[in-house]
This record gives sequence, C-alpha cells and structure tokens, in this order.
Amino acid sequence: MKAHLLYVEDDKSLSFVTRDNLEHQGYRITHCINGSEALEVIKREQFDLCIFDVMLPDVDGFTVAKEFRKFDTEVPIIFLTAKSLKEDRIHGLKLGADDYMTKPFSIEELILKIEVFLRRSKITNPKSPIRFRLGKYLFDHANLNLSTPEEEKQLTQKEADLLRFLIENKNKVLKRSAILESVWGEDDYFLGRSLDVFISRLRKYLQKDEHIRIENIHGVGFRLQED
Amino acid sequence: MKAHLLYVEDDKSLSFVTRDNLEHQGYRITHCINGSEALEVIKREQFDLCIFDVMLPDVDGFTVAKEFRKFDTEVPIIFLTAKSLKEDRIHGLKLGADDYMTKPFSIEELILKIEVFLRRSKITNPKSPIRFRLGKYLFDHANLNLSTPEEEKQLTQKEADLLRFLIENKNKVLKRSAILESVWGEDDYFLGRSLDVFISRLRKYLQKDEHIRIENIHGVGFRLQED
DNA sequence: ATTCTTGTTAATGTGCTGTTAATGCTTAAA
DNA sequence: TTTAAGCATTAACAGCACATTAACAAGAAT
Repeated sequence: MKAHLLYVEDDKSLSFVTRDNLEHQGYRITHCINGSEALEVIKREQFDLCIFDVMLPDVDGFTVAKEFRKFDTEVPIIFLTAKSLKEDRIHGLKLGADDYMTKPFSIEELILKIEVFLRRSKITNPKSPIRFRLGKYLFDHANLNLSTPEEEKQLTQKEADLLRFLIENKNKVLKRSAILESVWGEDDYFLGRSLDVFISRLRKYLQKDEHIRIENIHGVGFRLQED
Repeated sequence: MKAHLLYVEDDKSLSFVTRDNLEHQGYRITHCINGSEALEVIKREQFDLCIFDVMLPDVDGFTVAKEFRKFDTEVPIIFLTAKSLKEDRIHGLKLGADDYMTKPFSIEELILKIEVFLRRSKITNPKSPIRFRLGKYLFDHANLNLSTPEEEKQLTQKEADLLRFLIENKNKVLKRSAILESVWGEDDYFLGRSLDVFISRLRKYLQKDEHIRIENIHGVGFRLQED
C-alpha cells in the first residue's frame, strides 16, 4: 500500500516539482492549492502524513493543522515556512506539528524526513486505525462518529457496532442470526425486532449517499451494498 | 517514569545550560563530553532519546549514531550541528537520525522536539509539557493551575490529573474504564460515581470558554471537545 | 484541638438508549 | 389470488446512566 500524503501549497511551480518528485518516490499525493480546499479534503479523506505550507492565500497552514488535529492526533505534520522565525517554528510544534522545513528546501531532505516519520508511525502505531470509508461517509468506530463533509453524526455504541459489522462484511449477505450473535451476543427472536429498528436507523443516517444501501434478503438477513 | 536522554556535547557552558534545562523539565540526562565516552555508555545503558552534537573532539556524532543504531533502530536521535550544511543534514538523516537542530538553538524548541518524539514513542513524562493550552485557558499541570487572562483557579491533584488525561486525548472518546485506569489506577463501579463528580467540577471550571465542552457519550464515557 | 482540604458517598432530578408495541407494507408459498 | 409470515417505520416506554449539589469522612495544616 502506497502512503497517502496531503500536500498544501499555493506556489504553482514549486508544488509541481515537489509533487512530481514525491509521486516518483512512490507516494500517493493529494495536493491542495489553498487552505480552504485543504479544510474540505481533510474531512473526507485519510492520510498518512501531511505537508502544510504556512503561508497560504486564504486560511493559513497553522489553522489547517489545528483543524486536522481535531480529527487525528497521530498523523505526522511537516510545516513549510518561508522565513526561519523561531516563533513560527515553536508555534507549529505546539499545534502538534512534528517538523518544519525552511524554504527553499532540498527535496532530497524532505523525502528523508517523510521516510523517517512514516517508518516511525508504523513502529509506534502498528494497528491500523479503526476508521472506515463508506461512500462519502467516514466512520470512526472508536469515536462513534459518522461524518460527511457537511455534517457529523454521533452514534451510540450499538449503532456503531452494527455498522462496523456491516462494513466489515460489505456486499455480503449476513444472516440475522450471525448479526445478532456478533453484535448482541445472542440470537433471540425478540432481539430480531430490535435489529430491524437499528437497521432502520442506520438507513436514515446513510441516506445522504445513494450508492450506499442496506438491503434486506427476505427470510435470511441483510446486506450493506455499495456501488 | 522519567524519560532517559543521552546528551553528547563537548561545549561545557552550552551543555551545562542545556542539561540544567532538560533536567528541570523532568528528564533524566546522561551527559557525555566526547564521542568515545558516548560509545562506552551506549553499550551498557538504555535511552529513550539521544541528542548528539556532530562536532566532537574525538569520535564525531555521526559515528556515534552509526554505532548506536547497531544496538537500537527505534530510539529517536536528534543531531546538533553548528553549520547548517545541507550535506550534513542529509547525512544525518540517512544514518537513522530523526531530526537535527542548528546551533545556536532555542532550548524551548529543543524541548518541544523532544516532546514530539517521546509522545510518539508513548513515553509519558510526568512533568512534561509543563503547560497545555486549551481554548482561552492555560493549564499548568505541575502547578495544578488553570488560568484565563482574567482569573486563576487552583486545582487539586486529581482534578489536574483528570484534566490532563482529557487534554492529552482531546476530541477522542474515552471509555470510563480507560479514564479510571489511568487517573485512579483501578476500574471500579463506585469510582465511576466519583468520576462523574469530577467531570462536573471540571465543567464548571471550564465554562468560561464556550468552545470547550466535556461531552458524555452515553454508556461509553467522555470526550473533551474543542472547536 | 481546630480548621481546611480533598475525594468519596448520597440524594435527587433529568435525559438517553435499547426494547417493545403499533401500524402498514412486502414477499413468497399455497 | 389469497394468506401468513417477514419487514419497515414511527412512536412510546421502562430502566438505567448521568448531572449536579450537598453531605460526609479522613487526613493535613495550623
């Protein structure tokens, strides 16, 4: 799996060269040309590392980092700063940045730094985060949070457990008994009625994306379908 | 558990100040005044982080790092370099360094960098960082002090411990059991009632900033939310 | 000895969750 | 086509989880 990098930089010529180099290095790059674009992207995509220019035409890199840290406290952030002001560097580090580079920087050095951080986050964070992407939704099981770029929905534990079980068996038919065993811990006729209610609720939460559907297989169970 | 740092530096006056600062910050420091001494020390002691000056009277910092990496590939290494030569920096990074700082450096910045790496290695330092910023509040855990520009509130040890745990896991859902384990040391139903009381107190202390909220996740736990 | 501080327990009121119930619709077998 | 069982959705509800304030007990400070 390629590492996915978020690169926010408004300078066209610099970003072209950098992006080209990083892609050539084998990374998948998502590039934003300003802060507000970045703010949208971080809501709906997942990254392994971020590179933020501090100086941006609209929302500055610090603000982007601050927002980003609300979603994720683990993913490394590297700041690019034109001036080498001590205050800027300290401010960045306090915001949860992991490093900064002063422009102009050497691409070779940037790549080395990226590798350092990616190596390290693999060591310290071997378990993949319990976040799933489902259509336009992002589902964070640990935080019981189901969000789209527009809004955010807080789930209950059971709702989240059920949704997770469905996602982990996406496009597969799940028997009622299997769902009840897995999510409720026991299989019982009356719990089946509860399951119906929960399915109904999840359907409502997921109706913002027409490619996502929870289908019923009559007499058998359910299937979370994505197309 | 205090984090144990290896600091190799020959400049007497600089190393005295740095060491003093780092110890005051709550770290345990082993200081070597030259490379060969460092080579001995790394064979018999264990460290959580290394700080190597590149220029040393005998064996240079790069060589020390190289030797050190034979024993340990995980522990972060920060180089201190007098000149800001690109080649030096790249050489360091290739040797398995994680970062470098150019002399003269700000001690505040060094401490922040150390924090960044230790945080990733999950080594928690009881005294660090001394202060957290939370909305309009400034929280000093060591001094049990929570202050706004207007007023100041003295916390109790438990209040401070709890607040710190919440801050360190800001915007994340924390299970009751996890909080009790971490702050009280044991997970027990009746302590849960105590936790409720403490949450309630913290809420009162934090009500001056409407962007800060301690939310309850029914049946799960709590989340300190900042927006 | 007494006062203060601090963490726990108690008391009381509120709110949320999962289940059950009610109602109408759909499916598939007779 | 009929009919019984299965499913969908909304509403209602009981039980428990939580919030808040007050009272209390044990230890520390004076």
